[in-house]
Amino acid sequence: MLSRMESEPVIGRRGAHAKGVARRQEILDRAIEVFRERGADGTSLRRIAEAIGVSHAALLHYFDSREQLLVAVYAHAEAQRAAADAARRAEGAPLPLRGVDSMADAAVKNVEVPGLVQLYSTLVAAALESSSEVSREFFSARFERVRSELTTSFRVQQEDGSIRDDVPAEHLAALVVAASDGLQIQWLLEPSVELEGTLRSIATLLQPQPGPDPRRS
Amino acid sequence: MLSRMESEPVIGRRGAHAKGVARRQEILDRAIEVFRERGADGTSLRRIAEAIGVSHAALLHYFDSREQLLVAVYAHAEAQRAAADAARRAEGAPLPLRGVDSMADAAVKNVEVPGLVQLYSTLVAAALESSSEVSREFFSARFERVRSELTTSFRVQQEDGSIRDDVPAEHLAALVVAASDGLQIQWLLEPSVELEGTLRSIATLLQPQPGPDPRRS
DNA sequence: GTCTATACTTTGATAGAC
DNA sequence: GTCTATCAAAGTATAGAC
Repeated sequence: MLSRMESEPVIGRRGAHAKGVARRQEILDRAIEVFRERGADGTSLRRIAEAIGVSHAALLHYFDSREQLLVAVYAHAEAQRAAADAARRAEGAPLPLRGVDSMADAAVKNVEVPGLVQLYSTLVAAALESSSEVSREFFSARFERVRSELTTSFRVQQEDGSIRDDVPAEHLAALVVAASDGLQIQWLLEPSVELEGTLRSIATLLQPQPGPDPRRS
Repeated sequence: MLSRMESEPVIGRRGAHAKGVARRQEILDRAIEVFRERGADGTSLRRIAEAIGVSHAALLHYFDSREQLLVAVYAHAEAQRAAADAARRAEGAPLPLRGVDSMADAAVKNVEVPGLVQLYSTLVAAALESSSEVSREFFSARFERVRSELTTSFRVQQEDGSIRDDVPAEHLAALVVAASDGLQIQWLLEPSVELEGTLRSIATLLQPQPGPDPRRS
């Protein structure tokens, strides 16, 4: 029941032998930098290995496949962000945002690092192919977790009357996740779309509604 | 100003020489079937060529690259759907849907052919990479066109009072596109999310609002 | 356990024959 | 216009050095 990150689930296989795990994390840290800088562009196993300073076979010693490495990189980047957020809050920073605002904030931060959004899109697309189990399992679980957290948050807000309750919380959760993902892509392709403004407009759409108008026929 | 499809823009290079164009369309028709059946799974140039009955080099005679072929396939599939819709309407079928309903309808039809959604996701992800100009140009233009059409539709509806007008039509358009794209992916990964119901919930969110409540403090 | 060297296979792409 | 041959790059797998 610790509020602390419960030691970030290891995506790869071997390890659990302290030393190996440490080296693994080191590789992930460096790989993340590669993606941050160059995006998912020329990120073959050999290029990543070269940037890290090892042979490509060495990477496969820690990860079963290129796909598994990529998923691990994304998961690691996400965990880093979560840890940073937690640390910031621990220092007395603003309270955890709820519902829509948390997504809007995360989205804005995401597009500052296009390489990671690129990686995310690539892996989600891969998850739809029957060949890539690793991606599918990771993103199925991730979507379910995020939707579930948002649903809970929305349900609470519906009960205390801070948002409308004439639309199921589950629908709102799925919609907000979809909108956030989709808008980040649209923004990367055409920065004239107002990412933050559009996401904040969702808050307006969610404002509490008056009961059904009795004057209506 | 014809309402008819203006001869579907040719994505490839050569052609314009009648004969070549015909063969081209033939290849695209067959390639679409491959994607409909097997999705974007094992769709290397050689596999597609094999399914069609030619060598992979033959495909590259009509398309500069694999990416260009894939974009052409997607564009062709979309044009086919648009043509079918137009034909259906010409037979006195229901009038063109507006705004949200048109997107919801399209989304539901899309997920019936997972292979095409897969192809779409793959190409959108590719469009984010600086290496693939073809995808980026196609999808940048596509997003802009769809957003623009939706914006116009929403603006009209705002003026005649059928939807709320306290959120910019541009925001609504971008949101609906994003929600539709994102939900299709979520549904493919977890069919328990209610694709159609969730998309229709957007209509509820867009219902006209009463003016600001004067009783409020 | 960690890593290099190396080889195998598939793939996108090009060149040249017919 | 289409095929065969060929290439370079990439993912993957294995053997063996340390």
